[in-house]
Amino acid sequence: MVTLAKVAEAAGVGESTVSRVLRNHGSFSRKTKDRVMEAVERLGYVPNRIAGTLASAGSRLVAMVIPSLTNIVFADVLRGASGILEENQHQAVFSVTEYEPEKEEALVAAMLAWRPTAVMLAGFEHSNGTVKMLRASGCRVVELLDLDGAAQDLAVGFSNRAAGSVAADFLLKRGYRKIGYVGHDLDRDTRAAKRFAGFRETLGAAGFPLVDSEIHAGASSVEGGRLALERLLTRMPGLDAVYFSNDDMALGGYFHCLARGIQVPERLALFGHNGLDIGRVTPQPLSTIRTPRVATGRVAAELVVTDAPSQVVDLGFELIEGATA
Amino acid sequence: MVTLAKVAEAAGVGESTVSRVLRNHGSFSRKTKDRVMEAVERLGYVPNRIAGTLASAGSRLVAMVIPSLTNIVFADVLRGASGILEENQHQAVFSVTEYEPEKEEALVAAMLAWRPTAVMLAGFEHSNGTVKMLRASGCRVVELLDLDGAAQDLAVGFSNRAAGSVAADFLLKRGYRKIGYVGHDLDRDTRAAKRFAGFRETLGAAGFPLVDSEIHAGASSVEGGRLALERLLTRMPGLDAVYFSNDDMALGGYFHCLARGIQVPERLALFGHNGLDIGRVTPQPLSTIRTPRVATGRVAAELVVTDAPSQVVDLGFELIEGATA
DNA sequence: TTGAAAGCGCTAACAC
DNA sequence: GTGTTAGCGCTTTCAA
Repeated sequence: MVTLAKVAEAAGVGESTVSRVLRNHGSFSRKTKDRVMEAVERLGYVPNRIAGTLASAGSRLVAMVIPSLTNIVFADVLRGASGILEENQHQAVFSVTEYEPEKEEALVAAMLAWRPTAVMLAGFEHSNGTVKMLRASGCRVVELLDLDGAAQDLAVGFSNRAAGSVAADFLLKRGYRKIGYVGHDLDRDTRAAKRFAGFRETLGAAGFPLVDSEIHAGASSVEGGRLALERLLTRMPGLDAVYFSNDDMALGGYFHCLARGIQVPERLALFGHNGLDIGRVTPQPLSTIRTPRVATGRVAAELVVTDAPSQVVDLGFELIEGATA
Repeated sequence: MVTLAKVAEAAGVGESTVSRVLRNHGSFSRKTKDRVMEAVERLGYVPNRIAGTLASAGSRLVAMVIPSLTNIVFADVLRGASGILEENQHQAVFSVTEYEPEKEEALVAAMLAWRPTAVMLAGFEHSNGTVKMLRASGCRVVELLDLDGAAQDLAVGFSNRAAGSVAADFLLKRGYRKIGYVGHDLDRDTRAAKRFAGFRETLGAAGFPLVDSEIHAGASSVEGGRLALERLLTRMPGLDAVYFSNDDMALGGYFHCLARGIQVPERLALFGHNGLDIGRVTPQPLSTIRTPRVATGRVAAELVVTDAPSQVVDLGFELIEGATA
């Protein structure tokens, strides 16, 4: 294995000189630089960041602890973040919690062992152990995709409660009155639960309380949405609109309607959440709310690499009228 | 910052004893263990893996250099791999190449600086620089989702050429004769190019050469599939079947047919690739080939953690008849 | 502009 | 069963 010492020897200079040249920091002559770079090339030297990190300060590692990779939402956040991180010589390290707080705690502990510059997490709901460790570690903490709660340090996202409320307003304004909900495992996905709470509250306040709801046991999926809508309609055929916990679920509902010849939105209106691209090109574009997923990752990464002061960044969201409601 | 030395002092034992207890390696008395663990708890000590890695051998870091996160395929591979890696106390580190070989080379260099146990890459096509670095690094290399080419060390996946050929056979057996192709940027996605090659060859050999093809400029997407199929049909309205570069594209094509009232499969048959879940719950299930994405990640991770000898693992694929062809 | 040397926090021999 | 010590490969003073 080629080390910095070997490069120094090959170039006939001291180790610290090689280090300075490689990091382009401190002073060295043009001639020295050429000699060093030539040796680096010739030996195929790759700096060892493990050693570098230990010797200096920051690891330039950013830990991303996300609930799921199946859900495109988090893949989008990762994508946004990793782009910015790479541009700034940082490295993303990630792990997946499957929406389990205990697993999150274990994973945060494992990540902290790498002394990351920052840890990014989904939302504000974490175990006491997780919060304690994070605080003790002294590294930056970024909580993503939620604004309804108290941030530990940095937070980037939008209000899920508000999104649910806006969805309700929209359906009401369109004249729908007998409104149902199709969701997935809310104990785990607390952000979906917050949307549902905002939705329900707004409906109630308008005097048209939620008629019925059906929860798909397990993670959100297109199939889950299709099956759950079918069950809901069997029980409550008179509904005129359904709000889904997200676009995956809504798409499943839409497929169910297409398959059964249920006229959308005349017989039944459908409303999703997230504004996924696929919802733009279905025969009828999905009525939904576009969330700033990639931007959330990007902004979070920017805050981290610039070492910004603690703050909460509201990226908002955007109603997409679509044609299904 | 709490270090192992401080824990040792607090527990009134030597550093190596703490290290032994924490790694549960070597011998120590029950009493000592309790004293150490108590101190660890009390001080909230989190081991520093940076230092640990430098002092010992392996980093237990696995670098995953993937083309895209938008494409669910790679998210699935990541998911499969990260599960196994976590179970075995390894950490996944990833970066995204956007299908650009130069970017891949830069990212591999960056990853190598972390002295990973293994580097996982998509497919066999890499720049000379990438191959050279990888070879020089001495770490394990796993090439994923491709079998049509020469492996550097480990390879896990299936034959894309064979998948294309099987798709062609299926369409021919169903009696389709005027067959077209809708794909995306083939220069970059070499695996899609291999499928297309296998498809085309098999059609030609059967005496029914490909009638026409339409390439969507850019990455694969549902929208791309929809637009490209529209263009293809405008130019060549007599086609009776279309093979798509993957399910995303095929789904777009299916949506186009639904929107235009084109009878599927009577007027036009559609065939995809990947066997995504969403294709199982569309009004008509998509005819496609299911690929072992999660399994690919899982097997790759297992080979790495067990330090298996160089080998090529063919996980195969499975034809799904569906109802669109 | 450059080199020598002291760590960074841990692991692994080796001695006791 | 336990402590001492010499590194791992860098970065960073501090002199020269």
